[in-house]
Amino acid sequence: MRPISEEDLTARARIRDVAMALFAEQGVKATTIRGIAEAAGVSPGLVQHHFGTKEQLRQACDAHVLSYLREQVSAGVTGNELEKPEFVENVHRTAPPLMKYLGRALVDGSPEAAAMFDELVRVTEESLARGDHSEADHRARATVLTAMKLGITVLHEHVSRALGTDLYAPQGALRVGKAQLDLMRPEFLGRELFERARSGLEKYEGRQ
Amino acid sequence: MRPISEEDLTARARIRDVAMALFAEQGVKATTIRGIAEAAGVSPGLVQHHFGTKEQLRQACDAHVLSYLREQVSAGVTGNELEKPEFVENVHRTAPPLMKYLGRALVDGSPEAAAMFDELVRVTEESLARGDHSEADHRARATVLTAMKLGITVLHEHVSRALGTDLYAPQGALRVGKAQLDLMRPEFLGRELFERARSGLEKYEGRQ
DNA sequence: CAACATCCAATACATGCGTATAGGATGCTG
DNA sequence: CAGCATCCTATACGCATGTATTGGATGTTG
Repeated sequence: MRPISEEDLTARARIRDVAMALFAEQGVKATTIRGIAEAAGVSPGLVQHHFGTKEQLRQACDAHVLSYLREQVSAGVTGNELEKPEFVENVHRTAPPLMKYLGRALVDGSPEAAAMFDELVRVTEESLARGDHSEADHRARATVLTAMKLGITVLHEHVSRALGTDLYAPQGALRVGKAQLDLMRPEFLGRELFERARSGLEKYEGRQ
Repeated sequence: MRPISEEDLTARARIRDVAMALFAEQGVKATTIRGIAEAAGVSPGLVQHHFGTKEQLRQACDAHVLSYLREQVSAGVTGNELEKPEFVENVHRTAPPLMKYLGRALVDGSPEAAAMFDELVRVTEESLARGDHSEADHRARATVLTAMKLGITVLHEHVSRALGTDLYAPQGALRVGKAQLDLMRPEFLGRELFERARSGLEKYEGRQ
C-alpha cells in the first residue's frame, strides 16, 4: 500500500479533492470554478470537461464521501478491521477532509447529506430500542445523539480553536473522544460498547 | 405589550430581520441584496441606504443577535424573569430566527459568532470547575458540551425532519430538551440545575 | 500510418451581482 | 414658506462568475 501523494492522483481526482476542501471551507456558493482550478493546478476548462457543471461537481463530491463512508464503516464494523493499526492510521489520514465536507454539506443543504443524517438516526434509534424496551422517546434521543455527534464535526473549527489543538490531530481527537464519554450516560452506548470505546481510547493514548 | 407584526416595524428593522432569515437559510454568499429587498418589500437601493454594504449589513445582523442574546440571558438569569410565562412566551416567539442565524453565522465564519462560542466555552468551563476540583479536562468537556448544544441549533433543519416536528415548536423543543437531559450525565449541569431544568420542562409539558 | 478518442488550455459570452449615482417624495425646522 | 434632512426608488456601471466553444496535444486503436 504505497503512500498516496497528490501528484499520483489523476487530474480528475485532484480536482474533486480540492473542490471538497474548498466547498467545506467556504461553502459551495462562495467557491468558484476558477478557484478550484487554480488550487488544483489546472485550467478552469478542465474542471468543466471532467464534471460538466458546478452542480454536477458537487454531486460527485457528495457521492464520493457517501461511498467512502459506507465503505469504511462496513470495513470497520462487519469486517473486523478496527483492530488493525494500519486501518485506523489510514482512516485518520484520509477521513478529516471528508468529514469537514460532510459537515458543510449538512448545512448547505445537500440531499445526500440529509439522507445520511436520517440513516444515522435510524440505526441509532434501532440500537437504543434494542437495549431499552420502555416507552422512552427513542426517536428523539437518537436524533439528539446524532445531531450532537455531527455538531462537533460541523463546528470543528470552533472546537479546535477552543481546544488549542486541531480536532483532527491525534491529541485533539483523543481529548474530544474522552470528553464525550465523560459527558454521556453510559447506558446509551450499551455498557459493553461504552467500555470498549473507553479502553480503545486509552490504548490509543498509551501509544502517543 | 402589543403584538409586534411585520408592518409595525420600521423599514430598517424589517430589512434586518429579512436579511437574518435569508442569511440563515442560504448563507451570506448565496443571499443577494436584491433578494433581501424583494422579501422585505423595498427597493435594493434602500437596503444600501440603511446599511451601506452587504458586509455592513451582515455585521448589523451579528450585532443584533449578540445584543439580543446578552439581553435575554441577563434578564433570565440575573433578573428572575424565567418564572414569568410572558417572558418565556416572548422568547419562544422571537428567538428562533435569531438562533437559526447564530447557527449559520458559526459555520459561515463570523468573528462575532466565534467570540460568542468562546465565551460560552469559558463560562461553561468555569461552571464545571466549580463543581469538580479534580484534574479532569474541563476545557475539553466544556468545549464538547457547547459544541453539542449549538450543534442542535446548527442542524435544526435535520433535527426537525427526523423528529417530524419543528424544533422550534413547543412539542419539538420539549422532546429535544428531555432527550438532552436523558442522554447527559446529571453531574455536569449541577444536580440542582439539572432537577430545575427537568421540573421546568415537565411543568411546561403539563401546560400543553 | 491514419483515424480517433481523451485530456487539457484559451477565449468568448451572457448573466447576475454589489455598489455608485441621481433624483423624487415626505416631514421637520427656522 | 424656504431650506433641509431623511427615506426611498430608479438607473447605470464595472466586475466576477458559470458555461459554451474552439482548438491543440497526446496516446490508442484499427
